[in-house]
Amino acid sequence: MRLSRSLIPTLKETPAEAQIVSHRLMLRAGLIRQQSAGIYAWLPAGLRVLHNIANIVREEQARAGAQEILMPTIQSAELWRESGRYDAYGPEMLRIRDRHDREMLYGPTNEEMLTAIMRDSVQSYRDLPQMLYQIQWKFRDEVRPRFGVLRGREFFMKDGYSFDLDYEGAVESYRRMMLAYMRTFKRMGVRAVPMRADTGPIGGNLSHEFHILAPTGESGVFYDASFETIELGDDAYDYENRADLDAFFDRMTSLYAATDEKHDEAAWAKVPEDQRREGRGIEVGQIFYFGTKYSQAMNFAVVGPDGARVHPEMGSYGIGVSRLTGAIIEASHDEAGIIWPDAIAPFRASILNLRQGDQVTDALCEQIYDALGRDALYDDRDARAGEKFADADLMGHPWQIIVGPRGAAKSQVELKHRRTGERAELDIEAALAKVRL
RNA sequence: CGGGGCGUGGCGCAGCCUGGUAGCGCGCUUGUUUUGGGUACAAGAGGCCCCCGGUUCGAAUCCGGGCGCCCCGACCA
Repeated sequence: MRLSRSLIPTLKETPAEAQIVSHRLMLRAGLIRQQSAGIYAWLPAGLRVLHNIANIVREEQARAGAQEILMPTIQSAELWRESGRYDAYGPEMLRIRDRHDREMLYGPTNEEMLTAIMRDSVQSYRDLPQMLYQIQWKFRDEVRPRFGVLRGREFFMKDGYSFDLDYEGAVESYRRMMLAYMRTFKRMGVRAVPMRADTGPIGGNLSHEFHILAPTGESGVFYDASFETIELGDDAYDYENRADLDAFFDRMTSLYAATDEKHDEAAWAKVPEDQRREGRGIEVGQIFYFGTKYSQAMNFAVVGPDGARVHPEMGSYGIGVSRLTGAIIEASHDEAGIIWPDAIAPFRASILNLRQGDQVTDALCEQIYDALGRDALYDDRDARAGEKFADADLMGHPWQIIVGPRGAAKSQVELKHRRTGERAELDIEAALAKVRL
């Protein structure tokens, strides 16, 4: 993309409403613009990030055997009355009425809807297990939205649901998702730690929240220092091998990790003192087993092998896709701007033409831009070098290909790695080879 | 939802207390200049001063009501 023809409105100064670093940087780098409290428009570069994250989620969900669907954002109140949640949910649910005065709502989650779909479509135990997910906008009317996309009212989320014939199957689905989540976050270039979470009335140990460790996190977290170094999404584990799933689950849950809500002083005391870490975390995912809560309330049953009707065991699995963009920035930035992990950067490289209008540098930049195509953002603005450097650092693409008249005369460019700050004078082929890696 | 703050060109802010129909920096446009880390000079464009009502000869400024946004706390399937 040519920057001169793109809507990537970077800002030199920070809008007053943005307090925390990810919010400031997302506004300044031209990724988003606020439309209402907790509601944001995603501009071209921001949308690329959102898509990149969503696509990693998709690929890992597919690997784990989940099927993608897309359900509506607007739901009927009737559905929620069936489960009893219409009244239980409270003012966080955005309730609306259509022209016929029918009660509707903007979905904060989709357990009811998918359970209803399953009820209409699945009659036999032979059709289970099923694992389905969608990536869709949700709305929760937070009392106090804040921190930009980290705590918005409208948010983009992957929500997945499992349906199994029995508890054993549900546990397997749960472990499968935990593995998928660890792989998903690993691919995004962040460390997310699974932490014991509240299971409510269900009990057991089948709810985990996934937290990215960052000083600005909303939750206080306690964890074993091993989480800072161990392999979190190991490819060696096989989804189709139950023993692998169990081994992985044991590995992830045998080390202590809990949010302050679930912190257990007795268990904490057993962690070797020099291994204890206290910090803050940003919740970017949660997995949850809730048994037959919805299948019973909504009368979803299948006929089992013995002819008896069985309410499927369910679980749900969320990943905050829009929240992840902010969370990743919280975990990966410096004074100059964002430092995108490779896998989710809006562009692989910025091409900085330091002498726009100079035949030699222009030609060299065009050549590089042709070679990289969609992966590159070509800063072809008629602007000062300093401005281009500052914007490139702010936008945080992994590589900067700096083309100035000095090097261009020798067909050389300077390649800067955003994360490490390393610079090298290279010929074009060598630079392209590094960028494409 | 309790407590606090703010709303003035695209962004950051001053002006408000002590009414006399707007100002600064950045950005933007044009020209010159500069040319590897947000250059300098000059000339410009751009404002329903959040909205409605009241007081007054006169309201960005005072008074009343409303709306919006932010911060602390509580809240956060």
